[in-house]
Amino acid sequence: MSWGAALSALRGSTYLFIDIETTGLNFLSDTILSIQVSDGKDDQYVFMTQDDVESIPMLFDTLNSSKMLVGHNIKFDLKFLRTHGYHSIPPVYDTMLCEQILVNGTNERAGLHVVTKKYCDVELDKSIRKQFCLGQDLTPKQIEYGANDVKYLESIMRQQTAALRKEDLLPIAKLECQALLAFLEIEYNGLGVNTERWMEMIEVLKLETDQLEKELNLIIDTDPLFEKLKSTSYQTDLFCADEEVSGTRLNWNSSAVTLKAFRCVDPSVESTGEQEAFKIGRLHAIGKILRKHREKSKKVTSFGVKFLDNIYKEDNHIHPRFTQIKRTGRVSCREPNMQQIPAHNDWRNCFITDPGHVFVSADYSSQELCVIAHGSKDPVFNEALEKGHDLHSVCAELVFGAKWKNASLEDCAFNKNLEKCNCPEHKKLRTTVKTINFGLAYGMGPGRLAETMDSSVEQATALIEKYFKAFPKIKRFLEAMSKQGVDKGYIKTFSPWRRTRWFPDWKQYGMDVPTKRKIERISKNTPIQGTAADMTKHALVLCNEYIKENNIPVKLVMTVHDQIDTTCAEDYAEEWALKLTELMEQAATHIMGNTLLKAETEITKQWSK
DNA sequence: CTGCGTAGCTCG
DNA sequence: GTACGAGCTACGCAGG
Repeated sequence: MSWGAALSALRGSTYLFIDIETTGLNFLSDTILSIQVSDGKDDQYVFMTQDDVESIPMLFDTLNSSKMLVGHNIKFDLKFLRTHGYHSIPPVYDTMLCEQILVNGTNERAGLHVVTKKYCDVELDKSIRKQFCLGQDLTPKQIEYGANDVKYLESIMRQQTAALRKEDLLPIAKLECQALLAFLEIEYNGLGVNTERWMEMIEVLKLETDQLEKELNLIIDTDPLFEKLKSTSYQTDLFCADEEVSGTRLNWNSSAVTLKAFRCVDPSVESTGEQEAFKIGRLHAIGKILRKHREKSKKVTSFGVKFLDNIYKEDNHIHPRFTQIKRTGRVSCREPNMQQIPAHNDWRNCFITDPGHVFVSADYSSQELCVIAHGSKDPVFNEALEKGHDLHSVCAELVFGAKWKNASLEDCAFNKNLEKCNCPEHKKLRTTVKTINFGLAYGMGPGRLAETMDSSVEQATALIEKYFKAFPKIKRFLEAMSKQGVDKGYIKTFSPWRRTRWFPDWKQYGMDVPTKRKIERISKNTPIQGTAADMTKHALVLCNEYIKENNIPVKLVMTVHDQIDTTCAEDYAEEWALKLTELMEQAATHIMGNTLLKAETEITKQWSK
């Protein structure tokens, strides 16, 4: 059958079901071997493209003639099609995302094999690998396999939407399918890297770690406390100078080595984490130096030369891949994980725009605390947000009462207009309350609070009691969430999105205490973290649609939980900054029903904190 | 040599 | 058992 005949058979179908086979995962350098399309009725069409990639655009009109494109992880296929010029995309339905929404938190998987078995009771042939080579014709078996990948999508979609409707999950499913197109943009656009600046930073850090390593080894050699760890056998490398071969050279990245060293200072030490290192640091210089060494060497390794391997040589950009739905509804990101780049601008500034463009970046201020305020309806939280007061300070005043009052200095900004002030004692109390404010979203207990505050468990218990006495509504809210989770076996984010997270270890009766406590903590945290994630995704959808509809010189390039980063032509930046702020706040209002959550937007030359 | 779990670190 | 959600690295062990 000719392409033309196949395309006219597909044209005008309400839904088109699509899948592609490629030679690999790199959408810039790998080749599309075939494109499979079905109208969801009886026939599947396999377009052989490997020797004829110039013909790929012939499909675009037909794809656009449908009301909706359907695929399993369709972002992958769309990214490849986009390298061939496919820009204007109709709404999409992704069977993988929708399955993830349905089974979120359970141990069920959402792969194509699994859902085909689940909904159609068909075992897709696994023996034919989806690894294909360029220049090699697809075998009839492989063509059949490809066709099968779209054959069952219609049935899967129909059954999924019925289940989504029944479970009140259609709104979040629609949101995720729209957000998919925003993540497609982010992945496709990528981000430029200033490799020279990056390398310079690594070089400096490398020198610093080497120096600290020498200091550590010198301590082992000179302090009798560490006699046991000294190298006994001398290396006999004739090509090295004596002083280089004779000293102890331990691997300070090894936790086993570190533990041995720590035990020379304090035999009761059990682990080598930051807490322990800090305690050792009070007894011996080795702890302090090791902490510095870790800080630097972590950055050399994780964010070192290997990081630059992520740069695509085709366009000198990184193109991180997003996993759109994690358990709370947050997204994650890898190769590289841009969400864990050190917050310091020394690092962030290494990410750059095209010439003539700037970053326009916006983040929500105290997004999760606002979600707590919304969920609990706490009057103090809401009033502080409404009037723009410093929330942590307001909380600290209430929790500490007289202790706060007596700590006021003359020019206290808090006493004047309830702003964050510089009184040393106020600062300390504020930090303590800030720990609780963030910690309560995680279901923090007195043990952990005591640890982070370096106080006794009794003091921490008393403080938490005081806190919840001051904020009874927050106490009630968190307790209601944990009760729901324990009673029902799942928890939901707030209206209107109402994403579900199931607890795989849940049992109605007879759960052991640790499991129950864990479910309680997750039940407190997921509505907060997840609602924030829903909001940011909604904002991304609004941005993406606005950019497309108005054809403005703006690109989505990154998102980090409560933050959206775009690049923009310089002369349009001011206008776009206002619009971006507005769209983010619109997404917040959609959930909260008020305008208390603000977005802060900045225009910068490089990516910034 | 490869795969996998753990510890420790980064971010929000 | 004692704070939520992620990903990346080196280490160290298991198995071919």
